[in-house]
Parts: sequence; C-alpha cells; structure tokens
Amino acid sequence: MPITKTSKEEIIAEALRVFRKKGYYNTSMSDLATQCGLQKGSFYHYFPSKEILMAEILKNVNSYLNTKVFSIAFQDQIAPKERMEKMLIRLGKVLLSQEGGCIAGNTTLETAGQNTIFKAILKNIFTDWTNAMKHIFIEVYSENTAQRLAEQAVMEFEGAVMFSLLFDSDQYLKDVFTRTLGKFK
Amino acid sequence: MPITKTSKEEIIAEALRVFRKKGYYNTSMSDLATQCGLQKGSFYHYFPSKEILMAEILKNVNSYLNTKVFSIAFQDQIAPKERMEKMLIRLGKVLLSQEGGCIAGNTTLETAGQNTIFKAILKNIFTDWTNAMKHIFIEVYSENTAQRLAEQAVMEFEGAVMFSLLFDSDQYLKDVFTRTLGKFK
DNA sequence: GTCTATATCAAGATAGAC
DNA sequence: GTCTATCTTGATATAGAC
Repeated sequence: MPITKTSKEEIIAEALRVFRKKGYYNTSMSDLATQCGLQKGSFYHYFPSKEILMAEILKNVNSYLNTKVFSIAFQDQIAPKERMEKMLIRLGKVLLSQEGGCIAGNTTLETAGQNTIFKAILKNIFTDWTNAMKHIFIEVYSENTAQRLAEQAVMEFEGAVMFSLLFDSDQYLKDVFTRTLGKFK
Repeated sequence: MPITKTSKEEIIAEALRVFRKKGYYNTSMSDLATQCGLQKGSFYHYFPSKEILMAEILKNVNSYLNTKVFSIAFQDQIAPKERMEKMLIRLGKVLLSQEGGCIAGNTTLETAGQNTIFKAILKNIFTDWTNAMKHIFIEVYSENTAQRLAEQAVMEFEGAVMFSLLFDSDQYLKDVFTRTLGKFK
C-alpha cells in the first residue's frame, strides 16, 4: 500500500475544528478542503458527501469521549469525588477554551430537528455522557437522584458552554465544575 | 396610507418560526417568503437582507421577553416563589413544545462566534433573563448567591431545551422548573 | 492521491412591470 | 405592494488528466 499523504483521521480532526467553529451549514466543502491543504476535488476522494463526513466526525467524537473521558467514571477503585474531578478535568480540556465550544451541543441545536442520522449519534453521545456521570453519582445517591443529578450536570454544562461562547469567559464552565463536585462531600 | 396586506410584524412572527425550526444558515429567503405567502422578490420589499431580518427578529424577541415575561420578576407585591412560578409558566409557553426550541439559544450556538450584530442582541437577551431571575432570588439569597443561582437557572434551561429537542420530551424542561422553584421554601 | 475543469443547482439580492 | 425575470455568486458534487 502506498503511503497516503493525508489520512482520513487527519481530515476528521481538521474538519471537526472547522465545523465546531463555523457550524454545519455555514461550513463549505471548500472551507474544509482549504483547512486540510487540499483542493475541493481532492477532498471528495476521502468523503463522498458533507453529511457523511459530519456523521463520521460525530461517531468519532462519541468513541473518543467513551474511551478517553467517560471511561474514567468506571474506574471504580478511585473514590467518587476524585473520579468525578478527574473526569471533569479531562472534559474541561475537550470543552474549555476550545474554539467554538462543544460540537455535540452546537450540532444538536443546529441540525437535530432535521437530520435523523446526526440526531441518532448525538443521542448516543449525550446518553453515554449522562450514564457516565450517573455511574459516579449512584455511589452516593439513589438511582433516581443519580439519574437526575447526571442529567442536570450535563444540561448545565451545555448551558455553560453557551454562556462561555456568548460572554467570552470560561468562568461559567468552571462554576459548573465546582457545583458538580460540590454534590460530593 | 394605504392598507398593507402583509405587515412587517406578521413577517417577523412567521420568520421567527422558520428560523427557530430550521436555523439561520439553513433557512433561505425563499423558505421565508413561501411561509409568508409571498414571492421572493416581494419579500425584499420588507427587509433588505436576511441578516437585517434576523437582527430585527432577535430585537423583537428581546423586547417581547422584557415586557411580557421578565417584567413579571419585578412585580414586587407578589411573593418571590409565586412570582418565580408565574414567570416560569409564562416562559414555558415560549419555550416548551415550541417547534425548534429557543431561538436565542439556537442562534447563539449557530452564529454568535461569527456575527457580532446577533451576538450583541443575544447578550442582551440572556443578560435581561439572568437579571430577572436574580431580582427574585435576591429577596431570599445574598447578592452573589442570587447572581449565581440566576445564571445557573438560565444555563440549565438552555441545556434542558437542548435535551428536550434531542430526546423529544418536555420532561427535562419541567424538571428544571421544579428545581428552580425548589430554591424557594 | 491530487489536481484542474466543469456540471448543476440554489442561494442572496436587484430591476422593473403591473 | 406584489409579481416575474434575471443577475451574480457560491455551493455540492463529478469527470478525467496526471
């Protein structure tokens, strides 16, 4: 097999940045190609359509979060509070000061009402996220309470990302971190 | 002055619905014209550009919320909890089961990083919203706590709208209502 | 695997008749 | 105030040379 100058993974990483910053509809294939140092025509060698590219990106985000971030929630040998803190710190690196905020939240509000493919993957992302939080909360709270605390935390995170983007401050996100950790003694 | 068959206000109301459901970039002037029962050419008689139309819509939302919803927070003769409840019910009618969720949240995530005109108006909307909530909280909590509770509530609302859209359920929003009212004895 | 060239279509916006 | 017609641009996507 010949060495490929540009890999699918590199394109996915670059395209993710552009989509996160500019949004799905406002990003053109030309934008993406340019960002990858390719001509528009070359770009189609890797992905047959913008929709399929975005779907792959979202699936990629889903598995990245599962393996690199949410998996921390299941390291049961670590105490709940420390485990939550560890996960939040990792999560912060993915959300905090990322240009454009959270691709999952952005794409949900921009496309979830219209694109069933994206919607299915986004549901997975947020469900996995909620379940990870719940798995930690459940060690200190009842099943129902843990579920609601987890949902509440994720929703607050997304709201905080929105505020952070709008008011150009990371403080809102940091406050949510503090509040979430405050749920543990 | 001759009677106008279509008024600017009617267009703003219709366009708001379309933008909320389809998003800013994914909505075409043709979509908007059709929804208003006009030809594309006729539509430009009322608004010179899509951007200016959206800006007017957001300003309209801002003043609507201020006069019809957030003003409730300042009806100081009503007890804090009841006042909050009254405002939340009104807010629910604007956010709950509205096709497309919250135009302010949607437009923030879709455009706030790129369009300074929209961003300025959106900041006003969320600041006014936060201040209204704070005005009620401050009767029961300290200045700082009231500020953070207000921000937290608004952020949770926006996160809940996102979940409601994604999982096709109003429950998340209702839970936030309950939690917010729970802050009062 | 990358390029240039191009087909096709829809978008934002304008002109001018009625 | 509404219409039809049109201009111009930029979008997605494809074809085929290198």
